[in-house]
Amino acid sequence: MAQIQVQHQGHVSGPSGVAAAAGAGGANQFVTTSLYVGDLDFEVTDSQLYDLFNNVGQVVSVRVCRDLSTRRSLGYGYVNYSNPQDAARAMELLNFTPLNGKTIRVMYSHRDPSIRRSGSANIFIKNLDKAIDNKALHDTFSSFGNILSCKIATDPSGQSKGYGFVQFDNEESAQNAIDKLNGMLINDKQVYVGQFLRKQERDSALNKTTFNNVYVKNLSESTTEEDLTKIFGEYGPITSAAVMRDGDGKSKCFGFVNFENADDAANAVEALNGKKNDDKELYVGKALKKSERELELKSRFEQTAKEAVDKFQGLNLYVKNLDDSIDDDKLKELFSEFGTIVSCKVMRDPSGISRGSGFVAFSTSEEASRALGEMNGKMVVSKPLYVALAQRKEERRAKLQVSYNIGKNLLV
DNA sequence: GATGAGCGT
Repeated sequence: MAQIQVQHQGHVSGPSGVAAAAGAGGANQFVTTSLYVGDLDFEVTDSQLYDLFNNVGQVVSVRVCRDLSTRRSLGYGYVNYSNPQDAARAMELLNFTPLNGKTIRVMYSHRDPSIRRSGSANIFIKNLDKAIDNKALHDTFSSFGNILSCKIATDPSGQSKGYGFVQFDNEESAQNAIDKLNGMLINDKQVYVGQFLRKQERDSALNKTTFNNVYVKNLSESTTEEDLTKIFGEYGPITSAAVMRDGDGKSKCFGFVNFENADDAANAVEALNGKKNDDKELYVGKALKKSERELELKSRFEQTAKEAVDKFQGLNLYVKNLDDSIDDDKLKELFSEFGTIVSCKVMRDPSGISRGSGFVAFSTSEEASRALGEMNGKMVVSKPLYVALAQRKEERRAKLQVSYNIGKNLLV
């Protein structure tokens, strides 16, 4: 059992679970009597659920949810009580009870997924001792308010991964828990407690981090360090300004300006990015570290490569079984009667010998498909041509893999 | 070091 030794002052109690879950007007009376039971072992049955939950109150109905066709358990179910008091008591007493050796999680049933998805009032905890389980986590955080859901991340064997999540029913409780528990010791480990952020949100939060160094490009060749200092100095004190130059001292038309204060750097970017300087539109932004810049270049390169392939989709023909005497020009000649040829290439090995295949791209997909229809199987010099729409590399690899697997299955 | 998945008759 985990030993919690958190010392936080000012015990904060949230609204009672029942009242909070019921909502003010009790518009949905079932909210308070219907429980969701998750993390069920797949062998758990309706009657097991009934037996367990009927111990603590009068159960009206239970159900383990199952896949319609396979009848396999989906690992969650519902328990409905006749009154809210019993439901609340069941939550209190049965949450994190083991059933078939697996700890169940009990929550009020929220059929509307919007709260779950919103991620509001949701906090993330890391550097947790591996001995801390769902229940210990719940006990630690329940003093800050009403918990909707609470879970330690585990590996497939059930071992804690040392981090977890607690979602409260209101932001104030979540903020309070963060304020009081972040950096505290639990089982002698200093935990981090913060707002839960999705990966995307985390990345953009990271990108917003402050910076002092500003990158500027699209300078005119005559722009000097002094000019930069004058232009950027409007926004605050500058510690350095540099125009990058080649070996002959000729400007590479980009440079860096370092500000004393990050706020000034941000203001300069805001004000100067896109502004005209000597008839050229400046790009002004946060200066990236080398690794960051390489990452960005790489992803941009991959993006344009993909776009280039997409652009040819339906326009590019793959041709094989070409006679060795066919070169780029002859290939173009063969296909030119069907339309405008944008590009045309016979593939060759490093020594220049034709591989007997090539690509012909047309300006419209109509031209390409007509050429395909007319030229596929046509005798050229000594052999019948094979013509098909060119496939993307990954696409072709995937298909080859499939046919290889089918072939393998046939052999077995 | 780490930032989720789950809601029926």
